[in-house]
Amino acid sequence: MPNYWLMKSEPTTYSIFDLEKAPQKTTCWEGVRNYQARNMLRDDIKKGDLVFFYHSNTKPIGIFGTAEVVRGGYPDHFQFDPQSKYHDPKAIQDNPRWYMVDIKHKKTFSQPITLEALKHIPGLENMKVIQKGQRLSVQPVTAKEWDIILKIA
DNA sequence: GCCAACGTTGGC
DNA sequence: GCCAACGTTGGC
Repeated sequence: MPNYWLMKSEPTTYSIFDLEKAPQKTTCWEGVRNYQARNMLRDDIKKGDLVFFYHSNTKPIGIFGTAEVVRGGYPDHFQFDPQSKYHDPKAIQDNPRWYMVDIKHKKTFSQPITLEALKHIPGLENMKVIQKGQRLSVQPVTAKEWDIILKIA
Protein backbone atom coordinates (compact mmCIF):
# COMPACT_ATOMS: atom_id res chain seq x y z
CA MET A 1 0.00 0.00 0.00
CA PRO A 2 1.31 3.42 -0.87
CA ASN A 3 1.34 6.24 1.61
CA TYR A 4 -0.27 9.56 0.81
CA TRP A 5 1.10 13.07 1.10
CA LEU A 6 0.30 16.66 0.36
CA MET A 7 2.99 18.96 -0.98
CA LYS A 8 2.65 22.71 -1.15
CA SER A 9 4.10 24.92 -3.79
CA GLU A 10 3.66 28.54 -4.70
CA PRO A 11 2.59 28.40 -8.34
CA THR A 12 4.68 31.46 -9.16
CA THR A 13 7.67 29.31 -8.19
CA TYR A 14 6.50 25.92 -9.47
CA SER A 15 2.97 24.97 -10.45
CA ILE A 16 1.32 21.70 -11.40
CA PHE A 17 1.27 23.02 -14.97
CA ASP A 18 5.05 23.32 -14.86
CA LEU A 19 5.18 19.71 -13.73
CA GLU A 20 2.94 18.64 -16.63
CA LYS A 21 5.34 20.28 -19.06
CA ALA A 22 8.52 18.99 -17.42
CA PRO A 23 10.62 16.32 -19.17
CA GLN A 24 9.09 12.94 -18.32
CA LYS A 25 6.56 15.02 -16.34
CA THR A 26 9.00 14.58 -13.48
CA THR A 27 10.85 16.95 -11.20
CA CYS A 28 12.90 16.83 -8.04
CA TRP A 29 11.22 18.44 -5.06
CA GLU A 30 14.11 20.49 -3.76
CA GLY A 31 14.40 23.30 -1.29
CA VAL A 32 12.56 21.93 1.74
CA ARG A 33 14.44 23.45 4.66
CA ASN A 34 12.33 22.43 7.62
CA TYR A 35 13.38 19.54 9.82
CA GLN A 36 9.97 17.96 10.26
CA ALA A 37 9.40 17.96 6.52
CA ARG A 38 12.98 16.81 5.98
CA ASN A 39 12.41 13.78 8.18
CA MET A 40 9.43 12.76 6.11
CA LEU A 41 11.31 13.23 2.85
CA ARG A 42 14.28 11.27 4.14
CA ASP A 43 12.56 8.46 6.05
CA ASP A 44 8.95 8.07 5.04
CA ILE A 45 8.27 9.04 1.46
CA LYS A 46 8.86 6.05 -0.79
CA LYS A 47 8.71 5.29 -4.45
CA GLY A 48 5.10 4.57 -5.37
CA ASP A 49 3.60 6.91 -2.79
CA LEU A 50 0.98 9.34 -4.02
CA VAL A 51 0.91 13.08 -3.58
CA PHE A 52 -1.63 15.87 -3.70
CA PHE A 53 -0.16 18.89 -5.45
CA TYR A 54 -1.27 21.98 -3.53
CA HIS A 55 -0.97 25.59 -4.63
CA SER A 56 -0.40 28.06 -1.80
CA ASN A 57 -0.24 31.84 -1.69
CA THR A 58 -2.38 32.24 -4.78
CA LYS A 59 -5.93 32.36 -6.04
CA PRO A 60 -7.52 29.97 -5.72
CA ILE A 61 -5.64 28.12 -3.02
CA GLY A 62 -6.16 24.39 -3.11
CA ILE A 63 -5.36 20.93 -4.41
CA PHE A 64 -4.78 21.03 -8.15
CA GLY A 65 -4.02 17.40 -8.88
CA THR A 66 -1.95 14.37 -8.07
CA ALA A 67 1.56 13.09 -8.59
CA GLU A 68 3.47 9.92 -7.89
CA VAL A 69 6.76 9.56 -6.06
CA VAL A 70 9.21 8.02 -8.54
CA ARG A 71 12.28 8.30 -6.34
CA GLY A 72 12.32 8.20 -2.54
CA GLY A 73 14.39 10.40 -0.25
CA TYR A 74 17.92 11.28 -1.39
CA PRO A 75 20.22 14.19 -0.55
CA ASP A 76 19.19 17.56 -1.94
CA HIS A 77 22.35 18.57 -3.79
CA PHE A 78 21.35 22.24 -3.87
CA GLN A 79 22.43 22.50 -0.23
CA PHE A 80 26.03 22.20 -1.47
CA ASP A 81 25.63 24.66 -4.35
CA PRO A 82 26.81 28.15 -3.42
CA GLN A 83 24.93 29.57 -6.44
CA SER A 84 21.61 28.16 -5.29
CA LYS A 85 19.17 30.02 -3.13
CA TYR A 86 18.85 26.74 -1.25
CA HIS A 87 22.54 26.67 -0.41
CA ASP A 88 23.26 25.77 3.20
CA PRO A 89 26.81 26.68 4.24
CA LYS A 90 26.54 24.40 7.27
CA ALA A 91 25.68 21.29 5.26
CA ILE A 92 28.40 18.64 5.15
CA GLN A 93 28.96 16.47 2.05
CA ASP A 94 29.09 13.07 3.74
CA ASN A 95 26.39 13.96 6.22
CA PRO A 96 23.74 15.76 4.19
CA ARG A 97 21.29 17.86 6.10
CA TRP A 98 18.52 18.18 3.51
CA TYR A 99 16.70 15.65 1.37
CA MET A 100 14.37 15.61 -1.59
CA VAL A 101 12.25 13.22 -3.65
CA ASP A 102 11.31 13.03 -7.32
CA ILE A 103 7.67 13.25 -8.30
CA LYS A 104 5.92 12.59 -11.59
CA HIS A 105 2.72 14.23 -12.74
CA LYS A 106 -0.29 11.96 -12.63
CA LYS A 107 -3.40 14.04 -12.97
CA THR A 108 -4.52 17.65 -13.02
CA PHE A 109 -8.07 18.00 -11.72
CA SER A 110 -10.55 19.63 -14.11
CA GLN A 111 -11.43 21.88 -11.19
CA PRO A 112 -9.08 22.48 -8.28
CA ILE A 113 -10.46 21.56 -4.89
CA THR A 114 -10.12 24.82 -3.05
CA LEU A 115 -9.09 25.18 0.55
CA GLU A 116 -12.49 26.71 1.19
CA ALA A 117 -14.19 23.61 -0.23
CA LEU A 118 -11.94 21.25 1.73
CA LYS A 119 -13.08 22.91 4.94
CA HIS A 120 -16.66 21.90 4.26
CA ILE A 121 -16.25 18.33 3.07
CA PRO A 122 -17.42 15.77 5.64
CA GLY A 123 -14.64 13.47 6.76
CA LEU A 124 -11.84 15.99 6.25
CA GLU A 125 -12.30 17.82 9.55
CA ASN A 126 -8.92 16.65 10.84
CA MET A 127 -6.98 17.15 7.64
CA LYS A 128 -3.77 18.98 8.41
CA VAL A 129 -3.91 21.49 5.61
CA ILE A 130 -7.15 23.05 6.86
CA GLN A 131 -5.87 23.53 10.41
CA LYS A 132 -4.94 27.08 11.30
CA GLY A 133 -1.24 27.85 11.41
CA GLN A 134 -0.30 24.61 9.68
CA ARG A 135 2.76 25.66 7.70
CA LEU A 136 4.50 22.40 6.89
CA SER A 137 5.11 22.19 3.17
CA VAL A 138 5.01 18.38 3.22
CA GLN A 139 2.17 16.75 5.12
CA PRO A 140 0.90 13.21 5.57
CA VAL A 141 -2.59 12.49 4.26
CA THR A 142 -4.65 9.52 5.44
CA ALA A 143 -5.99 6.91 3.02
CA LYS A 144 -9.50 7.96 3.98
CA GLU A 145 -8.81 11.62 3.19
CA TRP A 146 -7.20 10.62 -0.09
CA ASP A 147 -10.26 8.59 -1.13
CA ILE A 148 -12.76 11.27 -0.19
CA ILE A 149 -10.91 13.90 -2.19
CA LEU A 150 -10.39 11.71 -5.24
CA LYS A 151 -14.09 10.88 -5.33
CA ILE A 152 -14.97 14.56 -5.44
CA ALA A 153 -12.32 15.49 -7.98
C1' DG B 1 0.20 44.36 2.69
C1' DC B 2 -1.01 42.66 7.23
C1' DC B 3 -0.30 39.69 10.76
C1' DA B 4 -0.92 35.17 13.40
C1' DA B 5 1.47 31.08 13.95
C1' DC B 6 5.42 29.01 14.75
C1' DG B 7 10.29 27.48 13.72
C1' DT B 8 15.12 28.92 14.48
C1' DT B 9 18.90 31.36 16.50
C1' DG B 10 21.82 32.87 19.94
C1' DG B 11 22.86 35.20 24.40
C1' DC B 12 22.87 34.09 28.97
C1' DG C 1 18.26 24.60 28.66
C1' DC C 2 15.49 28.89 28.74
C1' DC C 3 13.48 32.37 26.20
C1' DA C 4 13.48 36.83 23.58
C1' DA C 5 14.29 38.32 19.11
C1' DC C 6 13.92 37.43 14.64
C1' DG C 7 12.56 35.28 10.19
C1' DT C 8 9.29 32.77 7.34
C1' DT C 9 4.95 30.90 5.89
C1' DG C 10 0.77 31.54 4.02
C1' DG C 11 -4.24 32.74 4.63
C1' DC C 12 -6.86 36.72 4.43
